[in-house]
Amino acid sequence: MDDSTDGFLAQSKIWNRDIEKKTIEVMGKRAYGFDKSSDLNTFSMDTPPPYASGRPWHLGAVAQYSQIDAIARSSRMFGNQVLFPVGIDRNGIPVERYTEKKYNISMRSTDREKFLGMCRTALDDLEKEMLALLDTIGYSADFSRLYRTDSDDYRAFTQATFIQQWNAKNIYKGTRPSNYCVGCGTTIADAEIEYSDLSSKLTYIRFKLKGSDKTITIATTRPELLGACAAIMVNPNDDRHKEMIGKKAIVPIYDLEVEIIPHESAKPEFGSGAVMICSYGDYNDVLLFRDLSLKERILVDTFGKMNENAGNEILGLKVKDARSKIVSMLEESGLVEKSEDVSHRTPICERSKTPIEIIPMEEYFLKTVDDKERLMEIAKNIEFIPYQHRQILINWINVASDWPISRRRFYGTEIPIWYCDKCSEPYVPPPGKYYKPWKEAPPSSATCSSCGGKSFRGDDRTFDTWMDSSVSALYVSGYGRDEELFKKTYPITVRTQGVDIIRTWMYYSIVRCSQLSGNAPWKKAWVGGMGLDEHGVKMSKSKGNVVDPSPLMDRYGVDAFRFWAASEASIGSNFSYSESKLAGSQKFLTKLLNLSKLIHALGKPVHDIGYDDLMPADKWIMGEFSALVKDAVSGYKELNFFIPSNRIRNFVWSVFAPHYAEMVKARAYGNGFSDKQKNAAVYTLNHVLDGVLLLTAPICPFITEALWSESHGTGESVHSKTFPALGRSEERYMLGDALVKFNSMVWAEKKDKGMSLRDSISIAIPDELKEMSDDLRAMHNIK
RNA sequence: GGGCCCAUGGUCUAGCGGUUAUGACGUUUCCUUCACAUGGAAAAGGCCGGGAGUUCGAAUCUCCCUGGGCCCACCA
Repeated sequence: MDDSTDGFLAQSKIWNRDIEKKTIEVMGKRAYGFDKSSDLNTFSMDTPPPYASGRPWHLGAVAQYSQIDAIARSSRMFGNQVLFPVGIDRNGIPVERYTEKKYNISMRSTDREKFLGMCRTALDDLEKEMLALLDTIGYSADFSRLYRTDSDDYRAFTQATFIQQWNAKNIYKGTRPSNYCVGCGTTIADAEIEYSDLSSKLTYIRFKLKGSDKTITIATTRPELLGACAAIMVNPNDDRHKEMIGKKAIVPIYDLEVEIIPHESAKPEFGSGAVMICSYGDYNDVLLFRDLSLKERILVDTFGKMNENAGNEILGLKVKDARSKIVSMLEESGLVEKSEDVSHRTPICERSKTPIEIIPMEEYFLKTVDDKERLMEIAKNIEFIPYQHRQILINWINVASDWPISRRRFYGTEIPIWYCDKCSEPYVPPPGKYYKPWKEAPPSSATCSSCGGKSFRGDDRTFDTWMDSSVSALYVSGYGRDEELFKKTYPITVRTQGVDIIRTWMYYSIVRCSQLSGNAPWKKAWVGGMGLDEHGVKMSKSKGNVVDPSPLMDRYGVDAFRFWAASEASIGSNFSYSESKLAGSQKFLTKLLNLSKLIHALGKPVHDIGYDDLMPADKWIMGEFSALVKDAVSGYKELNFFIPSNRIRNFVWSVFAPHYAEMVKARAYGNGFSDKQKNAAVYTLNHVLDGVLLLTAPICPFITEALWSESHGTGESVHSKTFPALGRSEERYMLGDALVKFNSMVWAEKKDKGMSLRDSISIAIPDELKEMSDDLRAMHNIK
């Protein structure tokens, strides 16, 4: 029987990346597919398809993926058939921006077809790196069914789900003031906006009152929108302006008459207490225009320049230039009362960091507001791990508005709509194929439902990239394509993701999947915390504090990294990167390696050992081990790796190695004990070690595989096993405290007397430990 | 303004009503044949942010305060 592992473990005293690589060489790689005809219980997962955006993949993300992998692995060890998909998200603005930067080109001045090709090349490179990294960390997903959100197949799926929702009237076309990013040249959703405190000037401008010498002073940060002013509001309780309510003011330069109206949202203490309402300076303006039925006048075009409504003086100027021009015009006329520097919380695009403009755009919207109650119900029925994070979703469901899904961009799934040349009625094709309306004709059967026309022009827009990823749960479970698989795997057992994309990926997934399938996409949602830098600050590219995990894994080993990720913080909490703790994890694995070497050196266990053949010390550790199994397994059941990782480390490092292994070493060597007694020790050591390896396998797949193969041969993998059953535990395991206390006492005594730990000593063994006397005498060399 | 989370030895962290508060890193001292010096052993170091309350009993529950972090809304 030569199934040894070439002894590659014996040569090493520490656990590191090199041995991990050797382990893969010796043991090979396992494939983890999903067998839909299996009788095992199904455990299905909906995992985040990582976005190929060109960033170095940051440590927090890799830590999260290693935990997601541990979920899959532990679930297999519970005896489930696990659907563990892997995909790469490749659509949308980030890759377009990456491509523009890489080739120093601009998307809109590049041929669309050519630009798409460049994006694809860039993506292929990025994808390679990401897959290599997933492979490095031992990600045990089904790579044979790797999906890409920009494949013809996936895009056809995205389009098919859109068409289904279109036919169900969940989607409508509407023109409404939208968040428009001048930098990206497209409408974006509320979820894509972030805020930044930018310095700005608050300009106080005098308006004349109609038919009077009096003036009213308004304060604004957007003087260039003067020509869009439709009303002035003042607080009804503001004595300074009370008598002006109902009067008309004249907008300077533009000579427009606007009414002065009372409104609670005008704060007397801010600025001059009088506000001009324009289309559209901010979101509040949008609400006021709607509530007061004001007539909008749009001054900014989609290039961020002033249009003809703004008047000849500033026509064609960029917003910022128009602003200074208007201010100087007003100054010349003596209408600027004063100007203050203010810090203004400005909405900006999360991709391009450009301040957004609010411009009415015709876009497609997916209805979510009408669905609020049902979404809330679903949110309440999904089990959140940890439960606190559900609140973030609920808060967002409450405030979210309908989702604008169309983007004026190139690299994304095309909106499958054509418009009748005659009457402009939209034509939506049947689902099932991948449509590219910007360059292809509609199906030959296409006929305008309104006028019977046969000639069409295609919509040239794409979808928001969340339209693709929001149906990942349906895609991986075979919705609409594989009924058998779908029945088995949907709703998905668990969605895994980070807390940072609850408003986007989680929210949109619930909206889309539930509207399409009629029920919640998942039973559980596992929400991991964010990776922070060593100072507890969120890692981000702009702050330059992103930690690259690859060199760390090379230095300390992947298993050390995975163990660190599992043991660093309880589920859902943010975790700070700490190199010293990573090093600490490596030390633990080194401990486990060396302990295992000792046990293997003592020989193979004799299998016909029964519980009654064990000596008291053996029964004691069996009891301790049983308690470990119980705790670790319950942690795995909760998908919380903090519990098993810490519990295992504590057991191995503080109980099993220093107390039990030290105590029975002499017996296991056979020094002064009978064969039967020796065998009991060898058996127990092996039994507990095997159990520890099984319990550690989901978190540290490499070291457990290597050590397992040392005693079981390379023919069988630890990753094909199930968790150990609860062992027998007698009251005896309560002796642990007494034992630890006694050992410490002996060690301290020897130290006090300047003795070596091996020197013999005369010391009384306490009554409660009398039954372990033989082992203790051998351990401490007690006379 | 609304919501969520956090505050425990030098640093990070466990703790979910009950005897001398967990562990890691760091620090000090001692110990190298026989698994491991990236090791072992011993030790120092905390009135569990402040205040009030509930309780026989609070790091743990409630309220207030202070100081952090995050999310949402609003900011002309």
